[in-house]
Amino acid sequence: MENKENILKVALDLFSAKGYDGVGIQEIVEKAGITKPTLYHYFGSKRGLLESLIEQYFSRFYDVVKTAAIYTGDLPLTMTNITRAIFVFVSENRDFYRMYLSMCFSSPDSEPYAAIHKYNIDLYLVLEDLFRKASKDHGNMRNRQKRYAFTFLGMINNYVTLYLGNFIELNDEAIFLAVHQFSHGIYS
Amino acid sequence: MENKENILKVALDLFSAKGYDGVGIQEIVEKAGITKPTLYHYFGSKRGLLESLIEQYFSRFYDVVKTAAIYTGDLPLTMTNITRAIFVFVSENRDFYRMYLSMCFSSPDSEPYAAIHKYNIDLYLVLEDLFRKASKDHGNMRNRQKRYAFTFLGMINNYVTLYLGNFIELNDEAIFLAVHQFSHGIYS
DNA sequence: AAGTTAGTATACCGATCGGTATATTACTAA
DNA sequence: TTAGTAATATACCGATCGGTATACTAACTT
Repeated sequence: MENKENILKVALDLFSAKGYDGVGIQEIVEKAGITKPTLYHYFGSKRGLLESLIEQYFSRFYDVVKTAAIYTGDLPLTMTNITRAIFVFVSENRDFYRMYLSMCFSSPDSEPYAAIHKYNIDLYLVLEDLFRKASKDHGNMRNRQKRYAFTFLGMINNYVTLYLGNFIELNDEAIFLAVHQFSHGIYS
Repeated sequence: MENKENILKVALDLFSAKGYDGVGIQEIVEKAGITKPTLYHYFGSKRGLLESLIEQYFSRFYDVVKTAAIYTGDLPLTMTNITRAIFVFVSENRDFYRMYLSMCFSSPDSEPYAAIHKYNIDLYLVLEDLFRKASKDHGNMRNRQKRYAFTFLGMINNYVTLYLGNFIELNDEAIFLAVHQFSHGIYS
């Protein structure tokens, strides 16, 4: 099983640096010190390798967000918790999150976009659900859950992108800014 | 010259839909109804074709932003003008902006990222310059021009992405939200 | 001990990749 | 009229693409 994990590690490395389409199977197996049939034994195809990568990391990311998104009646607090949880996850999984962001923004007919899309839907459902519940306490939010979920994550990803470019740190100030900027957009 | 423009049109179509790496030269020339040597006569290489595409559209985008970013002492007004100008440009160049966004978020060692990077630097300089000038009137903004330029454009692109997914329209409400959300992040 | 299975390598597949050598046509400049 | 140039096509290049047929080995199962 050591080979399998090594392939995943090398693939994440290369995909995040050069993009899915920019990396060949040959390059992956060479860097992993194995041969093609070994890779195909574990993952079946290049697409299968990508899906395994996503499954491995995104399931944890999803759990992290879902756990932080439990609504207890205090929406700003919940949003702060989500933002902090995502920032921690990003800090611990820089390469994956870089690849994830590039996949989210990749072309709609490309393999990477198709691979990440269904996972994203689940993620957005968690946030939409949060805003739906909160809308019972904030009447002016109704029927805007989808837009809120999207712009909230977008705000977070703005700061994450700055972090990935080494322009800022993901500290409490960044959490505060992301949450309050977004809040201003919903409450007014 | 009709062929050259047709190649650019077809290439933008395919690149924006399937990504630069996901489109072959053969596919472009077939869809354009020509052959390879014609394409290579005009653009020299696949990369050259991409650069021509960027040059053609980005120079107009840059002008649009630069014109709107002239600072007259009223920062909220200037930001509103920039946001409106970008929204208009996006409405008129959906495919290009889709491709542009995907290039901005593509992997750092990929060709698309390298191709768009130097243009982005110029664009950000325009915004940094605006915030630098405005900081004389708002003391607490000093030395944060880079972060402001980035998060301001990020905010705009959040709404643009919602628009490209047909979730919202780029109307005055969207302009108001983008500007005021961002302002709340700077002034507080 | 015999059969089965997982894991791995060598060597190969057809298809497609970006790119080009050569030739031809059509127009332009002298 | 002639020389040169821009624009195009046919046919091809070596390299790389994702993927596999075959065989071997080692371990586990019965």
